[in-house]
Amino acid sequence: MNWDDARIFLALCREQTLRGAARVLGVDQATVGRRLASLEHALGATLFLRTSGGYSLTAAGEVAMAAALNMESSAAELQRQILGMDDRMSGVVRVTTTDSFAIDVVIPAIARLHQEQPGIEVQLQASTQMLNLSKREADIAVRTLKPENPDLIVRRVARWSSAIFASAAYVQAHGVPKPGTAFAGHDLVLYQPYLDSGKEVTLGSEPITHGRIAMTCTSGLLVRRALVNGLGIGEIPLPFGAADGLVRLWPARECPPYDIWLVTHKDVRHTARVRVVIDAIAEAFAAVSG
Amino acid sequence: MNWDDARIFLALCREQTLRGAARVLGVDQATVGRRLASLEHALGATLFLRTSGGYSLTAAGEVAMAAALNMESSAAELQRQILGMDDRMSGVVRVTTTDSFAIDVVIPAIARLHQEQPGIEVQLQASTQMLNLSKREADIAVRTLKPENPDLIVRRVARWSSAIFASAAYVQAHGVPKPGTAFAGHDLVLYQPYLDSGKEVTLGSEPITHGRIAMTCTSGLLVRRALVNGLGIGEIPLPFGAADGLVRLWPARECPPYDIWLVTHKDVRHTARVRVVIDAIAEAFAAVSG
DNA sequence: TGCCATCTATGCAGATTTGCATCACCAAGG
DNA sequence: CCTTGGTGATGCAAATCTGCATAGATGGCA
Repeated sequence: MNWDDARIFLALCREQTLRGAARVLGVDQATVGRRLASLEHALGATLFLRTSGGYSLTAAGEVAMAAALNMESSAAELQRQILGMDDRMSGVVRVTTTDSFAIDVVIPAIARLHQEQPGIEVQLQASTQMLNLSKREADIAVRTLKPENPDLIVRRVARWSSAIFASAAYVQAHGVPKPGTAFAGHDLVLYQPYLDSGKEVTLGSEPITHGRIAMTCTSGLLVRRALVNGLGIGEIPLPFGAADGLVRLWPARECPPYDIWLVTHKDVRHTARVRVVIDAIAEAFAAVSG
Repeated sequence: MNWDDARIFLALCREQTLRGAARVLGVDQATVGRRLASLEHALGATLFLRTSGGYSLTAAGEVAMAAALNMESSAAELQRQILGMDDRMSGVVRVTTTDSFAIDVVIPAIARLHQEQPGIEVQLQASTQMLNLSKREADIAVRTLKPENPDLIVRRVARWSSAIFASAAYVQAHGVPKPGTAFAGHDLVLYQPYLDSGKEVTLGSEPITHGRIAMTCTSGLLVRRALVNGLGIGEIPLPFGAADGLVRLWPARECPPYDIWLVTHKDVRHTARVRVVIDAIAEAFAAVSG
């Protein structure tokens, strides 16, 4: 038995004619007739008498109508609850990003959002590994790499230049490295995945061949904290350098900018609570960038 | 919203995988996936998380499942009640029972009935698990446990004593165990669910502590065949012991009898073709018992 | 009676849905 | 390490369903 036939059956009960039911359902009268025939065949019973002046219920049809009304109220309840649940600004939204973005952008954004939408619970996962949005391991991801998957919706929330920074104490103690000397006599703080990538390693477009590697870090936040503590020179995005009170070296030199992407799965992007979290994060990036 | 999608959704809730649901529904796994997508689109909500190792319900999905279960029971009620109004002596009647009852009682009963009522098609399902009559997974059940559901009509068709039996060959080779020795030096055939029940295990009211368990079986028929093949001593109903040509041991000793119940749903009990199948089975039990 | 309005039934073409085949993925086991 | 058996996704052809057009039926009304 096809449950949807009960829906057609019920419309026909109310309208008494194929055309009337078809009009209510938004289908052709032929379809109503065929679906009814299919239901009657499946049940092995005649539900309507084809009288002149319309369809009228048989005894079996009246019994069926009572049960179909129950189905209808269950179906209506299903839709009502699901729709209500989605409209309500409550529930869990899972966000994954790097620790750096989490601390300086996402957390302030969520803090502000929480004032307006206290029902939304954000589960924030700062991780070096990329969680898989397609598998619903998270609802929203903030990344610096653009994913390829066509099911994922990507939106650029910022384009940040980076530059080399050091703490004021470091500069006072070691001075500013001379461009073109490949950091001879200087301590460097590097991002570990960058070293692992196999590409030629530079800081502020300068090779690092004569510098000492003081520390390598597996996340951007660790690099920033190392710089703040005076361990050496490192390359970080401009907004973070400013936020950390670091000294920008070689302000004239340009570094290639990189983009920050906000990624969601197409299935959840229209969910209201996901939507507002996305907007809050994007706003925060705009504020930090501007 | 297509009501029939709720039926697919419910199957997926129970099976956790597209393939499993597809198997139960008798359609392709691709269809299940697309119908789910259609339902989620219609509701504007994500009902399942696509995790590794299957589909698992979201919070919205759990709400939907509760309502879908209501739809299911209404749909089942509809079918049952319509079937209950059917007074034709033709059509399908589904019977579920154990393999033992099926072979020695139900099949002979149906064979006899078929002479008089060739229009009735019995679908006989021998199964260790109990099918759900309320969901109209079957029309008639023959069981040894009395169900509690007030919507089900139970009728006792037999009260059978059981006793311990062995084949003539076994008795010739091993002799008859001495009462009170807990089957020392004898091979035993046991019913697996009885072992699993946690109760103290006895055969013919005798503890089995000194016997060797030669085999455990998951159905009564398997126990009987094991006995016929001389594997050891086992407890089976008296009529089956006689039918299989086994030797009854300790004929003086009494075993507590157990009842056999014939169960139908109240909505279908008055259906003509269900009625005659019930009567045929009950008659067959009376014949075998008497 | 004749005409018209309204309804249902049905042939047919197009649209939709389905199943099949295949691919990619993952975990367990050898 | 590879194989194997399970999973879900997806392109494509076939089957099914739907809508349209039309024919036939029925009842109201002049």
